[in-house]
Amino acid sequence: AGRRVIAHLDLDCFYAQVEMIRHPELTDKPLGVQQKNLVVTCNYEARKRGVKKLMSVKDAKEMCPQLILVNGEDLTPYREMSYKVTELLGEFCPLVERLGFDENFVDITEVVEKRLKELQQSGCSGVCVSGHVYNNQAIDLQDTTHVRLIIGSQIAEELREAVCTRLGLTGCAGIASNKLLAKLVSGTFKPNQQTVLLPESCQELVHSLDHIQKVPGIGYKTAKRLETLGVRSVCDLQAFPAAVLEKELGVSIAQRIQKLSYGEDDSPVTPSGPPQSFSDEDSFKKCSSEVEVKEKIEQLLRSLLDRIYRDGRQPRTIRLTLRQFSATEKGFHRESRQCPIPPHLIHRFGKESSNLISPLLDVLMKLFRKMIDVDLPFHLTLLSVCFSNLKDLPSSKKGSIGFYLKQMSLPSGSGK
DNA sequence: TGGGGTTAT
DNA sequence: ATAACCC
Repeated sequence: AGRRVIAHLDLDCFYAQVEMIRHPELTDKPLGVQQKNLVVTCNYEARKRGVKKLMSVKDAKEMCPQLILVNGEDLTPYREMSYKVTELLGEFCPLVERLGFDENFVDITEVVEKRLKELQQSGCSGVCVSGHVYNNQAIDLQDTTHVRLIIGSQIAEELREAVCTRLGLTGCAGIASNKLLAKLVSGTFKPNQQTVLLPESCQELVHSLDHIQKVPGIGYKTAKRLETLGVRSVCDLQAFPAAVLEKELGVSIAQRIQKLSYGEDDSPVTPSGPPQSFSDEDSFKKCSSEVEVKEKIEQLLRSLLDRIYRDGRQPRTIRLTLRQFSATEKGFHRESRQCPIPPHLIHRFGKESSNLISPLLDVLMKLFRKMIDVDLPFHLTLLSVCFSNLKDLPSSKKGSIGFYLKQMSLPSGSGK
């Protein structure tokens, strides 16, 4: 069962770290990254003073009047640094899966096996753990599962060290026998530390979660439905009759989340490779005329075309997403329409993007009119454009393998 | 609540 | 096309 060794790496307050690298003079000051009216993340100087992630700007400045805010609505610097991290990890080991911009899973099973054999050949029997052991559990060097995980902790330390010396970023790592456990354990010692989980402490780790929604994979909706059934804790979910759960959530979800509640997760580390979509969005208080919509969409389109051009692949699908104001329900009621990109336009993605803007803007406005009757009043609070279904150029080596090593250094273009 | 992403149905 | 999940 527990044959694999998985590392989860989680950068510390990633956007704030990137901003501190961009503005070294801010490094020892309380710093927050702002998007619209929110402080989406902040450095540890700010956290000491009570600022929390996703706090409103108003509350944050009340907590910490000296707080310095930088605007982080343009994700370009974070996205670029994020891929540098994934690329670096990929040098150690091909199995790297991204989760958001600031987390990566690495399946280090094969690297561990190699080191284990080297160790056995050199006749050395002493191995030393790097970082913390969850629950302070005693290590048994006779237990090869323990030894593999200890070697995993040493590899994770090397990964964090490489990320720090080569990119200047700190982060946490968790090492365990599957992705779920590696992710859960990585947060136990917080900034810039790492923790390994030995199998005997698995149940204590999952039971340390105070609510089922803390289990990665059980989100808001599922947690609400489980509450209806009286299931609130990990214990409740473990003990709940499987047949009833399957009828309520469907066999697939029921079986998966019940296994998660025991700390079981056989999902593989799936190499992410290059992105499968490129999107750009903007939110606002109000957008209510077609002219305004067209202007906003054009802005989104310009920066997206620049990104696609740098990527080198050609998208086949374009999508427009919007959110309409609704006083009732604070909810996230988004709708979208998508269509194939007209085939005669596709070849132009390899070149200057300026002559693509006008025809694609026409396509997007048609999609807009499929959702909104422009003769009636409307009130939008978000617009988003997405390109997906990306295809490699014929016979050019820009595919998933060449991706990471490619062109990290085109001139920085017309971002917004 | 922001500005992204992915997979399953 | 939407709905769920992740950050």
